[in-house]
Amino acid sequence: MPELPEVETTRRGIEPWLVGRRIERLVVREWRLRWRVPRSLPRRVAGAIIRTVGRRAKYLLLATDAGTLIWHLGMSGSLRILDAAAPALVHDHVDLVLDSGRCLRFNDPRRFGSLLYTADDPARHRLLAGLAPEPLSDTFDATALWRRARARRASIKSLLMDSRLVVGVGNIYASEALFRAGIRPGTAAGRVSRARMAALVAAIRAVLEEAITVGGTTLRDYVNPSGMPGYFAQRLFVYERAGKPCRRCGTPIRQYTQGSRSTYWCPRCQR
DNA sequence: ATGGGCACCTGGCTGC
DNA sequence: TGCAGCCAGGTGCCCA
Repeated sequence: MPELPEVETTRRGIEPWLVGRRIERLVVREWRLRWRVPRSLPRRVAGAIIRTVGRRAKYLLLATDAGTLIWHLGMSGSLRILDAAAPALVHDHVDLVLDSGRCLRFNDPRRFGSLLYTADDPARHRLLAGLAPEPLSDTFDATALWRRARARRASIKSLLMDSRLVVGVGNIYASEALFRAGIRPGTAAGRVSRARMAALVAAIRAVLEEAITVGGTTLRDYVNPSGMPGYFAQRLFVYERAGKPCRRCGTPIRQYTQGSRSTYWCPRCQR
């Protein structure tokens, strides 16, 4: 489910409820997530104060006095702030109970999410160490991406989904950014000119920022920490619009599948 | 090294 | 109404 805008919306939503709070306890009802939740985690973080709520790519980083929680929402995960006494419903796998009487509750039907821990610098964690720069920072640079893409035969769309080259962009925003940049998703990455790569980098930034401002994209089940959907679905140009007229030129939007992933594009606006 | 495909899971929808 | 089949926002890993 969540791509960078949804994770960032979640981060902003939970941050004011967490920073400075003490963790009363961590309740794990289901340990079998993408990776097994470490058995020692409840014991390690109990009593710790939460200092910052950060994000790296699609990972949320809850830094405490006792190490950092690394939380990923997977495809169907969401985090909400609730009264700690609220009864747990199906797929409510984890509660981080705070000294305020609230809790941060993790719900994830498909269990592709994960909750991990590190006592060290999270940037050096094996899942984070090899990630590309943050797309909304100055370190995300078109020239560097163009150089790395030059020798690649894979499609530009699959490159956007490769976290060693670009992070934060998933299946929705890959199609949307390519539409905005006017690039066909099947184009070999190595054949995208430097100028067009610059346009693509700008499009990625723009689409992610725009989505964040409206709380992300809710297609099926994403909700923010208050339980509300995001409104970017109304602004999608191509995603899940196969056969519908392009919002820019009226040509029917096309769709193709690669490895069970759908890609959407406009045959007229994208060359 | 690169590219492509699979696996991990549940639930919702479609069509027979 | 029931059920099989397909699809879904991520991503690490395996294999050619």
